[in-house]
Amino acid sequence: MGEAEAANGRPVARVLLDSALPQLDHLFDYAVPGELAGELRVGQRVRVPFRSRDRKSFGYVIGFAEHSDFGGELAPVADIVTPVPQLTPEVWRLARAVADRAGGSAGDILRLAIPTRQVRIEKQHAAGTADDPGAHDRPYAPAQEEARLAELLAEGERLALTASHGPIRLETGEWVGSWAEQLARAALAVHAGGRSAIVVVPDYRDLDQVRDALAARGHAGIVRVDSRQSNAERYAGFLRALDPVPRIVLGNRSAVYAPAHRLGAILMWDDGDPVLAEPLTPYVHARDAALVRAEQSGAGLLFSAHSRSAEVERLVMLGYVKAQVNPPRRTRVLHADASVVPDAFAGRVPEFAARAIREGLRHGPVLVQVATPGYAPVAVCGECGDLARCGACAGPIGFRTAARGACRWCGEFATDWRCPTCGGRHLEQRGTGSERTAEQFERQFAGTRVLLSDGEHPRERVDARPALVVATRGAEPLAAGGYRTVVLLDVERLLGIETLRAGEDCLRWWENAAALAAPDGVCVIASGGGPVVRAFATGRADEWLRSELRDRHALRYPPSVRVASVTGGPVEVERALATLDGLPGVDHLGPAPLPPGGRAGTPPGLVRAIVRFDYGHGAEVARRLRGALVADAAGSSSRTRGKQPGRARPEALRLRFDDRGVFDS
DNA sequence: AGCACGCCGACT
DNA sequence: GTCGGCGTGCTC
Repeated sequence: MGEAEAANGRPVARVLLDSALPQLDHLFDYAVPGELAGELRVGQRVRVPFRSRDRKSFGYVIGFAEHSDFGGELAPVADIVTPVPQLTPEVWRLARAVADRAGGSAGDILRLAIPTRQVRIEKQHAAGTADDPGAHDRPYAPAQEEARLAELLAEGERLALTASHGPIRLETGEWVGSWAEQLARAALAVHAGGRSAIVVVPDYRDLDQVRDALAARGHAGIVRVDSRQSNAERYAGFLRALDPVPRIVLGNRSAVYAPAHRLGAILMWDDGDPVLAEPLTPYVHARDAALVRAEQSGAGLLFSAHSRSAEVERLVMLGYVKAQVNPPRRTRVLHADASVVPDAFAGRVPEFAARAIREGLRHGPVLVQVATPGYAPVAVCGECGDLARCGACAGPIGFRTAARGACRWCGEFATDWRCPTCGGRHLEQRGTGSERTAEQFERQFAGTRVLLSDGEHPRERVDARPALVVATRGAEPLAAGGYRTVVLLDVERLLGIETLRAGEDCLRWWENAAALAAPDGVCVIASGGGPVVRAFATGRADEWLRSELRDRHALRYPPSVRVASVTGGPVEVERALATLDGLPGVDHLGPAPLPPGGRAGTPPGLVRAIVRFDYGHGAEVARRLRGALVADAAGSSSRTRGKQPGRARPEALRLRFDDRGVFDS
């Protein structure tokens, strides 16, 4: 840390202030006072006077200069908060570029990148008494193939890898997905080459698997970035990442912003998982941040997944990312055509799937993936068993009270319902949630151990003994040795989710579940068919994705174009859109009224426009919309005055770039 | 966000 | 003339 650039006699310090105000998102010049001249360094957190002599604000020193362009007299830097230069030049450049690309403030990115300081932890670290598990790491000797991969990555290669299915047993006896072992080896090989590696995974269950795989190879000296950590743990890890030593950083979406000495590669697992989309402003997806960082730092990039995201496929088609050529090992998939099996849905599962379950249960655990947790009673036609749909909006009909069916989407009661398929008039209740399914299985497969795992009560692992594991998509436990059988239910329902990415999401859910099967296990998908199901069953998901991308390209849907939603009062939105006039490759949908109420209690009268633009114009679109936002925010204080304080001005402009959900109903 | 500056209407 | 209303813009 001693290498951070010092003031070196230069009298001006350039500081980025901590502020949520967009109009303050630029550097402010301060005088370097004589008494701090010897200590002040780039990256340090400082306290500076702001707005008046005695009001202080925090910020980071971004650089030094001989003179300032500011007309007035410079106020002096008041204090150095910590001697540790927390903000490395590399992370600063990243934060600035990522914020600019997303129409946001660099400070918002830095909040994700830098944990709050803990004096105790800092003292321990400085004294060298901090716990450093890396001290006991065994040197790793990468296999030839791994060394070659690490070399390519360190040279800046960008790769898309389809990971093999199946779990793998570590030397420690622990089971992890083969993908985790593969990713761990790649990280270790990069590290063995004297470079840092950042491994980004969606959630803590993934993190645990990679951590176990690294530890089994003798590497426990990782830096973890994990939502389960206390702030002290997080800061201790942060300081270790800051050390001038190559590290392996392993963490969730904010790990892409971790400092790293000689960054060799960013490795990302399952970038299609929505958890990698940052929910805080400026809502930058970890994949996009990784792409920017790799480009800036010259580091390599590896996207690994069981099912490729549309975004990565687009980059592969452009030749920006290179796809792995050798086909990965894949679980055998049986498409059980539910539509040709008479009375297929008499029980919860079609009869042949029930047979596969019974067969699997003779040797080990069986996984059943369902769409929703709990009971989720839905209405079906009493005559033909078809899913009942609302007459008004075609939404699914649920039962809020046991007797009366009502639409889940619009609330319309299902009186005088008539089945469009067979003309039946009688609604029947059927439970499809995980708990309800588990109850049914306890009866249908009497004497079998039935285990539940869903978002609220996730189970990370199950043993190799026979058990029927009912899990919601994404919450499937890892089974020791793998599942004998993986059954995918509710296929039509999942495909019917009205999002632009339904097909892509389904492939990801199914592929990730199929990957949990034993090498000689089997995956059964119970469905009437359709292109997505066929693509999955035949292992041609990439082909399907390419045709999907071609369709989206024709319609100007993301990711073939970028999008930004512009929300606010009608006047504000119109003003923002006007700044885009004359830009080629840019159009917009709307503005359309935003439905009032909703999640955050949206007040009435607000509108939203969706701006679509080619990637090449992204920087200019972001710059102009950001300009409109700054102008709106700057004028807002006067307009707000007189109104009740506390509540933010609802008609204020809000920008959101690359939102996955803008085209969903 | 807050606070200063400045440009028009009512006042000692 | 000058006090003070609030709209406008800046904060190193």
